[in-house]
Amino acid sequence: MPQDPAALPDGVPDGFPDGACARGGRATGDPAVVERRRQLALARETVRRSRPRPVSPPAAVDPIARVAVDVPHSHLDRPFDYLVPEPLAATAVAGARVRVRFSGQLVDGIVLERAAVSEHTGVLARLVKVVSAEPVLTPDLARLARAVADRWAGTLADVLRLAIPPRHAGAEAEPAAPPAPDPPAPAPGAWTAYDGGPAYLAALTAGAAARAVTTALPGSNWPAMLATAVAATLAGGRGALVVVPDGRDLARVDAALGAALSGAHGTADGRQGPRHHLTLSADLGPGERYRRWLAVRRGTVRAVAGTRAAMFAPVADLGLVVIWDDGDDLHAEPRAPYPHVREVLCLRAHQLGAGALLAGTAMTAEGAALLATGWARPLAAPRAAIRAAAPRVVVAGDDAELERDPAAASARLPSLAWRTAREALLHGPVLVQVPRRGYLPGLSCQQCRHPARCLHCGGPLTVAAARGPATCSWCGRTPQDWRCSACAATTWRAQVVGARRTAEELGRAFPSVPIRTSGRAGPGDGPVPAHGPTGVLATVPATPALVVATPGAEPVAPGGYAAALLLDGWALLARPDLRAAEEALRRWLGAAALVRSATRGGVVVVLADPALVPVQALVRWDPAGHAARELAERAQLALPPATRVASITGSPTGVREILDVLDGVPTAAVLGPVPDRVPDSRPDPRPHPTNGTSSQADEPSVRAVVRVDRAHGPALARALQAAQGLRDARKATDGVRIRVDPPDLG
DNA sequence: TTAACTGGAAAA
DNA sequence: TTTCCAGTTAAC
Repeated sequence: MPQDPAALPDGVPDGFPDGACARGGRATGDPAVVERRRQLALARETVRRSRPRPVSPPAAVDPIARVAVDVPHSHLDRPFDYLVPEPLAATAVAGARVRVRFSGQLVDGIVLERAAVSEHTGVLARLVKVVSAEPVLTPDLARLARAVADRWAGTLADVLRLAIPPRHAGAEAEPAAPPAPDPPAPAPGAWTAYDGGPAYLAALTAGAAARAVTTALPGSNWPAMLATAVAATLAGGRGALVVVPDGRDLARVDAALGAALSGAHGTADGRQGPRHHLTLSADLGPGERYRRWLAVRRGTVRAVAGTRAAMFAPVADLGLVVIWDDGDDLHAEPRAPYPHVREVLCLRAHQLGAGALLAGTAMTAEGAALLATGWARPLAAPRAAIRAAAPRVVVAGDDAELERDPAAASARLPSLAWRTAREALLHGPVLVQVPRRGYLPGLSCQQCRHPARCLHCGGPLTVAAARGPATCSWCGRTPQDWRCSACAATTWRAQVVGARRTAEELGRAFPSVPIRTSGRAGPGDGPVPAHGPTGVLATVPATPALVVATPGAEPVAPGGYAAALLLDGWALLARPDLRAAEEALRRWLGAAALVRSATRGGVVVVLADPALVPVQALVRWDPAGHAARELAERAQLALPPATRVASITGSPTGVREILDVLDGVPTAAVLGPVPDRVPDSRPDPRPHPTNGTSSQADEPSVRAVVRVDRAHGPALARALQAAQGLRDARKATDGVRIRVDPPDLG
């Protein structure tokens, strides 16, 4: 290795930065050593100043690199021009990762483009080095990331951090496999049951921008249907991208894609042979994640299925984007700028003229809005087909008699539910959906029903196990001498019964039937069940058993469940959430779709008020109608998706500063600010992306909501970006979090 | 990190 | 008015 950095041409990493010698040694207090180091540093400095580095000339062609610099400040969210030294001319390609000096700091950046001239009037700095010539930022991805940043009032750097996985040099060095040949057009399969289904597939193959919202038939093999749509797109020579909420859905789609794309090619690990598809998910290691992502970027693999982060996967010639179950809150990215998978995929389809498919057992108001505006067409099965496929749904209302059988009574089962389960257990497994996990996840005052809160930190009290103590789910303490914060009573009662307690009670009610539980284990949930690290079962045998599951964790039973009991519908619908109805119906449909059709004896018992709209929609199996109604209601209330809103959270002064800049935005209505409501969850320990001290400690957080007509959404986002930029430029220390169309708008 | 810029005070 | 300097701002 050369010893004199000054002898190296620009941009060649010498691995021997200034100060490396001094840093190499152990810290010592010896004054002689300190003095010697000081002199060395001084000498080096003198040399640097008196004998300037020989600088290589700029690149002969396109000597300017327009660089997206990875800095967090929103007022610096624009390209900066750098001079490309000749030795880097060939590697500093558009899309390459580089290092540049930015206001003295060495920072990461990505070359957006090369150019012949710069608009910048001052003197240009030079690229320090090219990290890798691999073009990780394709033009399409750059355009998408910019649009996403603008849509959610964020910065390009934030979006790029979500969109491009960390580099892994080993994966980059491996040779690219040849792309698989396009598969033949698939048979329509289950799509024939949907009006316009085969035509939709044909349009995908033909290269049209075929956009649809579809509700899957109950009991349908939806992964196979999605795979068929992907195959149809590939047959037309274009790529496809499927995003699902979680790893369990991903495994099903992965298997279906393998089958649909004649999985004879390649192996499961994605390393050898031409492959048609691969999966991307957060739980791959960094190396594997980057390896697969590169295979997608390089066009080696044309079909991708993945969880949330895959929404940005740089699929070449994208011809179809698919989202399954867009109402699942896992599709909402929790990191700034908080984009939503559905919206990002629609944006991509729109930018590229690609097809789009929103599919689910349920339908969101947003899905209904895409239909209402004509952006997408409905793909629905005829009523008769739905009736033939759906289970019978019966409602055990408020007045439902509790079963008199003592065992069932202790499980608080209405007579109807008890009899249904007992009967169905003769024919197969019975699914029991319980909205809350844990044992007794919600305690309240015996006297006034006020939620029981920790005396120490105000967190909610729960009981984790049978005969266990009440503990705080935030700080873990077991309060001594608890008394109600509202009425000072000293005893509590169980307000909500969790999945584990329900399983325990059902075990007593049906002593001869095996009980299986499926649900994500959480803190305070006690020992994790033996099956799998998360406690979620993918499947259960077709044999009689009671399967207790939390929403979203329902295992699939081959041949379908004989019955399902949907417990605690009241709790689901009583939540003070604007989406409570939509969410309740989504969860019920998700469970009910796993039950055998009525013709095969399948029954669903839902414990809820039969007069409620979502309950009726479940009985009629009419998700599209419910979504349309929900959309109309949101329009009436001037809420998204009929309007666009932004929530602004932070210190009172910070929020005020943002609001003050919004004057110019047409139709903007400001609601609040009001004290930030403390949700029934642990407060975010680091709520604002600020470094250094913040005034959060003294100032309580407030929240304001700004609402505009949909047409003025871009103007609102622009104004919010500008306002954020102004604060950033002033180095405001108190962070303000801006979220556009937040999912939890209460 | 640091060069350029700003504005205010001292010098003329 | 000019010059100097310290604090501020932008950042290629």
